[in-house]
Formats: sequence, C-alpha cells, structure tokens
Amino acid sequence: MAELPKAYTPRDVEGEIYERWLAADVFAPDGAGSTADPRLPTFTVIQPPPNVTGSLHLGHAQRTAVEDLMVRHARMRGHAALFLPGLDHASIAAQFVLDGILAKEGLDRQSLGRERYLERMRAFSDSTRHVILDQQRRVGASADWGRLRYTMDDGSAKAVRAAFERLYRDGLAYRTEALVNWCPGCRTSVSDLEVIATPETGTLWSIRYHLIDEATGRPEPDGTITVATTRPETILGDTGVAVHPDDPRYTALVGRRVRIPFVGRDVPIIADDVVDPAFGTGAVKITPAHDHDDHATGLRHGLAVITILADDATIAGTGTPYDGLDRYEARRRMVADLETTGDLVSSIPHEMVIGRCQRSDDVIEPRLKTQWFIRTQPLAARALAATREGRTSILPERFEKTWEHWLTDIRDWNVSRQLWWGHRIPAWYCPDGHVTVSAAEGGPEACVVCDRPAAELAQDPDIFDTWFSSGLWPFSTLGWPDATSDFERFYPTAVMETGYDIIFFWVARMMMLGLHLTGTEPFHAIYLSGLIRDPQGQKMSKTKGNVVDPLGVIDESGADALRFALIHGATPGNDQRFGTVKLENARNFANKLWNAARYVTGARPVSLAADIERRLPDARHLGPGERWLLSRAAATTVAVDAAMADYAFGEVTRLLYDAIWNEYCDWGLELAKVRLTDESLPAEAREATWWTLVDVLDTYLRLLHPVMPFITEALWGAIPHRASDPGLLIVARWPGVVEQDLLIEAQVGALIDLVTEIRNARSSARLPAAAWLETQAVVSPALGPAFEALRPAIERLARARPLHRALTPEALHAASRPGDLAVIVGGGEIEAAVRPTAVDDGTEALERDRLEHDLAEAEGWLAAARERLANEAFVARAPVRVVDAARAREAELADQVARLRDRFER
RNA sequence: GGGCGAUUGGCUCAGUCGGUUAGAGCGCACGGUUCACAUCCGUGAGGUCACUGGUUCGAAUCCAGUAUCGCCCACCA
Repeated sequence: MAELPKAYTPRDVEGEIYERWLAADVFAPDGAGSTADPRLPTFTVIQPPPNVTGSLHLGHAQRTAVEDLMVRHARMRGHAALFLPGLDHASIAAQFVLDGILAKEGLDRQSLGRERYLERMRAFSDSTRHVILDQQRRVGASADWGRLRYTMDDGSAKAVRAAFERLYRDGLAYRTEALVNWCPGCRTSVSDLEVIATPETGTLWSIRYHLIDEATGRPEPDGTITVATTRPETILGDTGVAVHPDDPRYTALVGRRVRIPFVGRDVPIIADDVVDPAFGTGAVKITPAHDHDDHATGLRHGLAVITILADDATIAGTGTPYDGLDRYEARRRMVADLETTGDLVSSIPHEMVIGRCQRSDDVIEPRLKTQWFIRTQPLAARALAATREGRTSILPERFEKTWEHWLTDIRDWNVSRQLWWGHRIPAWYCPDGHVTVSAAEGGPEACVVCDRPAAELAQDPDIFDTWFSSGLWPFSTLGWPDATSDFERFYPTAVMETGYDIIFFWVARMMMLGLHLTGTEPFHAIYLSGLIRDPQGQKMSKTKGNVVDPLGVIDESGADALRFALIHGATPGNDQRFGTVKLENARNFANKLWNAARYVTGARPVSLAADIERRLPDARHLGPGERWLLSRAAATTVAVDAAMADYAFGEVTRLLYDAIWNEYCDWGLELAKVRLTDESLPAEAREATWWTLVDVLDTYLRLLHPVMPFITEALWGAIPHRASDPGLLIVARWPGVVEQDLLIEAQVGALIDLVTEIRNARSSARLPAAAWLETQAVVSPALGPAFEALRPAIERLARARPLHRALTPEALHAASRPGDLAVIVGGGEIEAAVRPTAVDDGTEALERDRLEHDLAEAEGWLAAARERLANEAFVARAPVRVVDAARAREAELADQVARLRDRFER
C-alpha cells in the first residue's frame, strides 16, 4: 500500500506506471507477468500500423485508446491478449515527405538515383520510427513491443513474395496493358481508390471535324460534324467519332470518315449507344488511349489506340508543334488555332468532375501501361460470404451496405507502382518476354519457360501498392507464410479496429487476401471508428490550424483524461467533435476519483494495520448503506459487461462516471462517513463499513482500468490486497457478477429521496443552508429498520436534527404546525414535516407556492395516468406487466396527490 | 445519378427490444469556507425529440414522404 499524494498530478502518475508495467512484462500474452488462462481463447486486436514517418494525431490517440481498452479488458478476463504494434512504410506517402525534404536541399529523386534514394529513405525512416511508437506509449498502449513489426521488415517481405506468387499461380494476379490512373506529379499509376472525384467548372468546346469526300480522299470544306469535348488537347489522339445509332441527325453520316485536325488522320464515324444524343452536339470524339469510356468504345469498334502524353503529361509523339508542351498549354494553343481556322464553333462553361490524385492533387491522366493487376472478383466473393455468413461482423452494421456495394461492383486492383520505396514486384522477364514469378528470396534461378539463367532475366522495376503489404498485416505479422506458433495460436484474430475512411483501402483488402491466402477470415469483428473533428465540426487539418496535439493534452491533463474523453464520445462509425470542454470534464472526473480514493485510504479505522491484507466486509455488520453500495456495484458491473459486449465503450464511460461520482461519492462515501466517525459503534461495524468502501472502490477501479489505466493502477496500489491478487491491476481479474439486493436498493433509494426532498424544501423556502431543521417523519413499516440505521447519516446530509420518527400520520399531523415544510417521498413511503428553527411570513408564503406547484404537477401526472387506464383498448391489449405497472403508478400518484392536497389545504 | 448518416433543452451528445414523468456534461439561476475534492458541494429552471402522414392500446424509437446539413460511391464527352 502506497501513500497517495494530496494533489492529483497525472504526469507523475503516468510515467512511473508505464515503466512498472514494462518491468513486470505484462503486455506480452506469454510474458513473465502474464496471468492468462490457457483454457480461454486468445484475443488479438489488429490496429492499423501508423506510418513510419508519422506522428500522433487525435485520431491515432482515439484508436489506440479503443484498441487498448479492448485488449486490457480481454487481458483482465484472463485471455491471452495480444496487441501487436507495428509500422507501415507508407510507400507513396513517405516518398512524398522525403521528396519535400530533398527539395529543400536542392535535390530530387531522379538526380539521386534509385539506390541512393532508398538509402536516404531508410536513414530517414530509421530516424522517425521511434516518434510514433513513443507517443503510443504515452497514450498507454499495452502493446507487446517484443512483437513489433514493420511492413518493410524481412518477415513482411517474405509474406509479400509468397502472397504474390500464390496469387499468380492461382490465376489471380496478371500482367496486362490497360488504361491506368496516372498521376503526372507522382509519376506513378494509382488505384481507383486514390483518384478523388473533384467537381470543377470547365469548358465544353464544340469543334467542327470535316467529312472526307471518299471520291477525292480530301476533307469537304462544308461537310462537317461538330463534336463536343472538355479536353481539346486529346484531339491529337482521336481515332473515331461516335453518334447514337438512333439519332436522325447523324444516321446518314455513320460509316463515313472525318479528318482529325492538326494530325491529319482520317477516322470513322461509328454508331454506339453510349452516346447521349441530348448532350452537347450528340457527337463524341473518341480518344481510346486517354479516356476510360472511349477506351471501351474503341475496343468495341476496333479503333486504333494512340498515346499522345508522356509520363509528365506533356504532349509527345504526335509530330505536331504541340509536342513537348504541357497538356494545358497545348490545349490553350490548340483552341486558339481552331478558332483561327474557324472550326471552333462554341465554348461554354461546363460543370464537370475531374479526377485528382489523393496524394498530390494533380489531375489524373488515364494512360495505357503494362501493369500487374489483382483479379478481385473471386476474392471479393469470399469476403462477401464471410460477412453474410456472420463469420466476420461489421460495426456499426450499417457499413455492411457500403461493404456489399463496393465488393459487388469491384474492379481489378492495379498493384504496380512506378515508385521506389516499397516491395519490388517479384516478377522477372526474360529477353523473349517470358514471365517468371518467384517467392524465393534471391529470385528465380532460371526462366520458367525457356530455362534461361537468372543472369539473363530482368526484374520488374515496379513496386507494390503500399496497401498490398498492409493487406497481409493480420497474418504476415504472426509469421505467415510459415506455420509459426504465433500464427497457429493467434490467427484468426478477434477484432480489427480502424477508421471507416480506410474500409476499402485496407479492411476489404485484408479480408480478400486473408481469406484466399490463409483460408480463414482474418478477424471476427470489424470495429469502425469515426473521425475526430474540432468543436465546430470541421475536420482537423494543419492548414486550418485547428489541430489538437494529443501530446500537449497528455502533458497538461493526462493520458487518462484524454482517453476517457475520446472514448466517452466514441460511437462506432460516428464522427465526434472534440474540444477542451470534454477534456476538462474528464480531468475533473479523474480528480474526483483520486480524491475519493484518497479519502478511503485515509479513513482506515485505527483498529486495522496500515499494511493489512484485504478482507471481505463482515456480513453481520453491514448496514443498509453498505449493502446498497455493494448492490449498486454489482448492478454497475452487469451494465458495464453488457456495454462491453456491445462494443458500446462510450456507454461504459457514462456508466462508470455515474456510478463513481453520483453513487459512490455523493451517497456511498457520505453515508459511510457518519458510521466511520461514530465512536458509539463497535469497531467491527466501522471496519465493515471501511472494507465495503475498499471493496466497491476496488470493483470500480477494475472496471475503469481499460479506460483510464494509469490512475486506476496508481490508486489500486494504495488499497489493501489479497495475497492472491497479482501485484498490478493490469493483470488483476475483471469483477465477477454478484447478485443485486433490490430490496435494499429500493429502501435506501427512498431515504436518499428523503434527503433530496428536505434539501429541496429548504432551498425553495430560502432557508439558510447552515440552518438545522427539526423534522418529523412518518416512515412506512418496511422502511423502519433502514431508516433507524441511517438516521444519523440522514440527519447530517439533510441537516435536519433531531429527526423524529412519528409512528402514524395522525401523530405527525397532530405535531406539525403552520409554517412546517411538507415533504413526501415517492408514493408516500415517507412523509415528513420539516420545521425551520425560525419561521417568518416569507417562509410560509414560499412554502405554499412550492406545495401548490408540486400539487399541480402531481395532479397533471395523475390525470395522464388515469386517462391512459381509462382507455379500454390499452387495458385489453397491452401486456399485463405494463398494465399492472400503470395501475401501480396511478395508485402511487393518487396517494401523493392526496397527501399534498391535505397539506396544502391545512 | 445512386447509397448512407444526422436532425433530441442555449451548446455537445446518450437514449439497447416501441412501454412509468426522455437522460447526462457544459452553460445558466440561486445558495454554500462541514475535517476526499472549489478540478468542489447543494437546489432549480430549461425539451410539442426537424416536419407531414401512417402502423400500434401506446412512437424520440417502426414505416412512407418532405426539408436542411454531412459523408461515401459513380465512365456522360
């Protein structure tokens, strides 16, 4: 038992506690300090590995808090609980950061070259990796640091190679030339998910193309067809013009040819029902190499595919003066040139949607490239089956619809990236173009087709999309593809927690890859967190300057307050606004708990030694207050268990806040104080009271530990323990369920109401707070013993002394005088007359006002209750239970009204 | 264009399966130097649960529609 400092200073508490946990080796499910029960299933939480170059923001903090809460809860329940920490190399994001740093040094990727660039990246990431890990520790993450993994470590590399080889062998990875999303800024292709549809106002140009006179082979000066386009520069790649087959304006032109401006190419006019006759001119230029729609149309009609853009999105290879110009400069000049020739018919503003790069914000250019793809439909089917069959559940449920929709309409996943930082694609090509995919660490020994030696093979220069390696995370971190003991023991995992914003990027990919590669769903539950927003509901961003630094918060208010506040507002899938108000509330709660514990430890009866071993309170000496506290703790335990089972972590914090502040502190401690200081009681009784306070505090500290691990650990260290308890709360057992005592709860509840009503009467009558009030009370016979036992406490809390007990209402009425304040509890279990020591006229008037108000209110409720019961349909059709409750309510209200009226009319 | 969500006292949010008088924190009003806590204690005011219609004995809760706000998905040049 440690002495508690008077003031709660989270900083002092938290640093020291984390070190103690580490020293005790309790984070690892198989660590020296583990108390896991081998008969229980393991419990593993998957967290999204943060970027190796990143630092903690509030979103991380919330997720870490939620993940840690689940792990701590499971650990206390005896499961071998694994919170596996990790880092992600974040290919494109990390390159973006490093490129920024290089730019300040006047360097760039290209001038460094691949090898030197990667060296820089390794050095850079080595220098930043500790940052976010340290920050997670500050939040209190009870992660098994010995199992720390990184998506660029050898294990991940092996998993990546094995996964790709397997997918290739199974026909689920293929290489083909296709139109991909090309980011000219990042100089790489990106997946469909990384293209952000951005509404913009562009221009719709109408341009005349001249028909070819087939007799002469020359364009007709007056025979034209007008096409509408938002991208005139792609004229250079046009290989057709399309119209709707049923469009009477153009029926005669289908099959004819037109000459493309600038390039002098003659292309056919085709009919295809993708064309909307109502849009633009009803005639569309077709550029198969630079537009997804046109590509498909071109394929249907056998049109040529002509690429006109280089990797940096300059015009290239068209043999026109526009070669070498950026696409937008080329566009500007071409429009001007068309105007000169008289073939520009019109230009009007046009609302459109532009695809931009998620990372660099550049306009994405569809480009033809030979790349690796993952065939997703068969994989998606298995992922859908897993959720439909309930092997994996999604929280909140509504995201199942989003999930269904995306996985049903899924398109193949382009996994090649023309970047350097990441896993190189394990595919080799021989001079004859044969493809060899190999998972071997050193690559293949020879071409699988023609047996040429490795020396003659060239490895694909591309790397994988960073999400490919993250998609293997739940099993690559446990040793897959090897059948390690960790993989056997902890896979599949229990819960995967992440933000709903990466459900497709990450969650869906883990499910698809996990199901195919391991044969099992990688997790049984998907818990989707919401986003943290500022108090105005805005997204937090550096540019807006509304970012809250969690480390600053921890320094000031403590990790416990931060965790409590974040978890308090966490409803799965819902964003939360977060600001100082919530934080203050959480900090105040921590302070309250600290002081309550300080009171309890300081109130130990002198008959008990300071280092005494924990005892159960002696049942023979329990008073109503003690029994009430024990019963309420049992009720709270049941409620917390239910909320935990529902992943309703916000509800857990609310339940514990109420139980600790409004029950334990406000009433439990206040009732106990009287007994603890009552020298007339036997020592055994005072000891029983104290042991009750200790017992209930112990229960609440355990229940609260997953939310506020530091302060609960510190306080738990200050109360007596059993010899069988472990040394630290983090590995102590979660409270078991104890039966409630509903009778005592009702009785003490009525006495609490009596105190509240007397206080109310005092306040309404504007009597001085310090004045003692003489009070007479009639108490229902059932309440008698509890009333007598708690009388001293009620006197003190209500400041009513002496508190007489009249045996009958008649006696009470006979004794009461004008000016007495009337107090009626509930349905009349208690009726009391409160007498101010000095009555003046004002008091009496105020009391009449209060009575009148109460009477009117009670009469209103009574009328409503009677109306309800007067409804025959209600009595006939509602369940008996509900009708009985309504009748009881009516009787109670009738009694209350009668008593109030009696008082009022007297 | 499709889909999803939100709308509850001044503010931020709970509200499980439809069932007593819809809860909390902050804020507000009034009152408090009682030996755990002023980061506190006590009392109180404040809500036609966005709107309309329906189902039901009974609706904040279920259904349909409307409005406002937000998000996701989407190849109309």
